[in-house]
Amino acid sequence: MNLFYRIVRVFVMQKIPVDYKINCSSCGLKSLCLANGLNDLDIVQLDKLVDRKASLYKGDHLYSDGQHLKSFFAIKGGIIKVYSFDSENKEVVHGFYLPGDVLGLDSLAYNSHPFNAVALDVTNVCEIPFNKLEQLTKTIPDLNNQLLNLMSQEIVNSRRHSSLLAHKTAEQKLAFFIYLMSSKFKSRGYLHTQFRLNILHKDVANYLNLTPETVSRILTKFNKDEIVSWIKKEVNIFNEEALKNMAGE
Amino acid sequence: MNLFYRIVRVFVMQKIPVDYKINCSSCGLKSLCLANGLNDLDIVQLDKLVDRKASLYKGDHLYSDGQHLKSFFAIKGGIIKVYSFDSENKEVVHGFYLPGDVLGLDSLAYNSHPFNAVALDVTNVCEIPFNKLEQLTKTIPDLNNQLLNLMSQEIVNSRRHSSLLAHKTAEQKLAFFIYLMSSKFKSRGYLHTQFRLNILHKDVANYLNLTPETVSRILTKFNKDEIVSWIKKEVNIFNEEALKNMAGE
DNA sequence: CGTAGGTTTGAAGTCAATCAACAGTTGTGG
DNA sequence: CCACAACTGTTGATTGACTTCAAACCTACG
Repeated sequence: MNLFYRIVRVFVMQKIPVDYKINCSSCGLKSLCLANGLNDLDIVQLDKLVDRKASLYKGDHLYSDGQHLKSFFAIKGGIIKVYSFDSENKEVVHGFYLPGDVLGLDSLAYNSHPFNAVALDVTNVCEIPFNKLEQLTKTIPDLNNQLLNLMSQEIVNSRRHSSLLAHKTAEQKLAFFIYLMSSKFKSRGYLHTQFRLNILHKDVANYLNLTPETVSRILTKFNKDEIVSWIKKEVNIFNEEALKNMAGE
Repeated sequence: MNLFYRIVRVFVMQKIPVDYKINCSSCGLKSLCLANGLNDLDIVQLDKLVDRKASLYKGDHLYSDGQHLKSFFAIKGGIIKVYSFDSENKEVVHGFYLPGDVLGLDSLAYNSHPFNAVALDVTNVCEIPFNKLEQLTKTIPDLNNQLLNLMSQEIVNSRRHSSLLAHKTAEQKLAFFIYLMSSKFKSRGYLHTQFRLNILHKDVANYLNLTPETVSRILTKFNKDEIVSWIKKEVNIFNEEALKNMAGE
C-alpha cells in the first residue's frame, strides 16, 4: 500500500508539469473558462496573457484574506476551497471550484477582499492579470461578453446557494450537493457516477450549514438505502434518479 | 383620515413625474449607479441610453420569471423585491433594492432567467438596454469598469447573505437586516435612524429564512428593549450601538 | 364598511445541534 | 518505517432554537 502511494505521488509529480503547460487553444476546458466564444485567433491573444503557475499542493493558498488581488484564476486541474471568517472568527465556506471554473470574480471591486482560496488537492491554475485582460477586452468584444457572463453566472450560483441554505432539509442539502458535483463532472466529460471528491466532510458541513455529525449520519443512511456512498474521498452514485429526487430538483 | 390620505396620494402622483425625469448629470444617485467614475461628457453619453419609465405602483412587476431580459434597471426611488420560486413552488426572496441600486446583473448570461422583480411601493426606475450599454463600454472604459465593479459587489453581497443565513441566530439576522437598511439610507444621505421601510414582515422572514411569527416575536422584544421599533412600515432606531452589536458585526 | 391578508401571541412539536466517547486516518519526527 | 499525536469520522443521548399549528386581532383596500 505504501509502495502504491509512492508510485502515484511520483507519477503525479512528473505528469503534471508536462500536462499543465498546455496552451488555451488545445485546452479541453476552453469552453468553460474565459476562452468560451472566442475564435482561434483571439484565443491565441488570450493565451499570451496567461501565466501557468506551478502546481499547488494540499493546503497551499492561492490567495489570502486582505491581499490585493489583481488576477483571475482559471482552474486546470484539482480543487480549490474559497472561504472567509465571520465576526466570531469561525470559518465560512463559500464554495468549491473545479477544473474549468474561474476564481477572483468577486475581487474586482475591492482593493482588499475578504476571501481565501486554498487547494484541497494537487491543483493547477492559469493566472490572468486583471489589467492585461481589461486591455484585451477592448479589442475582443467576445471576451468582454464572456467575462460578464461568468460574473452573471456567479451571482446566480450564489443565489442558488442561499436558496439551498434557506429552504432545504439536511438530507436535501447533501443530496443536492453530491448531485451538483456529479453534474459538474458530467459536463466536463468525466465519469459522473464514480469520482474522487477530495473534500472533508467538515468543509461540506460548513458549506451546507450542517455539522459533520449530521453529514456523517446522512451519508450512512444514503449508503444503507443504496443511493450513494462517499467513503474516503470516493463517491459512488448507485441510484442517480433517487439522488436527484432527494435533492428536490 | 381619508382626506389626508387622498391629499398624499395626489401629491405623490403629481410630484413624481416631475422628479423622475431628471437626467443622469443632475441625479443625486449617480455616484452609486452606472455613472459612478464617469466624467461629465461621458455621463451625457450614458444619459442618452436611459429610458426613464413611468412610475410603478405597489404590486407592479418590473420583470418576470422566464422573460428574456435585455436591460439593466437603476432605481431612482421606491423599493423592489427580487424573488423566485423553489421546486415546491414556494417563494424565495433574494433581496430588496433601494434607490441607487442596479438590477438585472444576474440576467446577462441567460436567455431566460428565473427571477421576478416587483415594486413594493411607488417606484421609479431608469432602464438601460444591455446592447446599447455594451456599445458604449467600448468607447468609455470607465463605464465598463463600473459595470464589472457592480457585478463584483453583487457577488460579495450574495455571499454575505449566505453567510448570514448560515451562521447567525434569528435575533442577529433581524438586527443585521435593519442595520443594513439603515446603512443604505445613511450612505444615500437620508435620515438613517428613522425611515419608512415598506416591506412586509413575511417577506423579510422569507429573506432571512425565518417565519413571520419569529420576526414578530423578535421585533416585540427589540421594541421592549428600546433598541429599535418597526411599526406600520416605520422604522425607529433608538439605540444604534446596541443594534450594531446585536447584528454581530 | 366588509373582507382578505397580515400580524400577534401562546402552546406543542421537531429537526438538527450539541455534548460525549470512541474509532479510524493522516502526517510527522525519531 | 514505525510510533505517536493530531485530526477526522462515527454513533448515541440529550437539548434547544425555531417552526408549526391555532386562534384572535389588526389594517389596508376595493
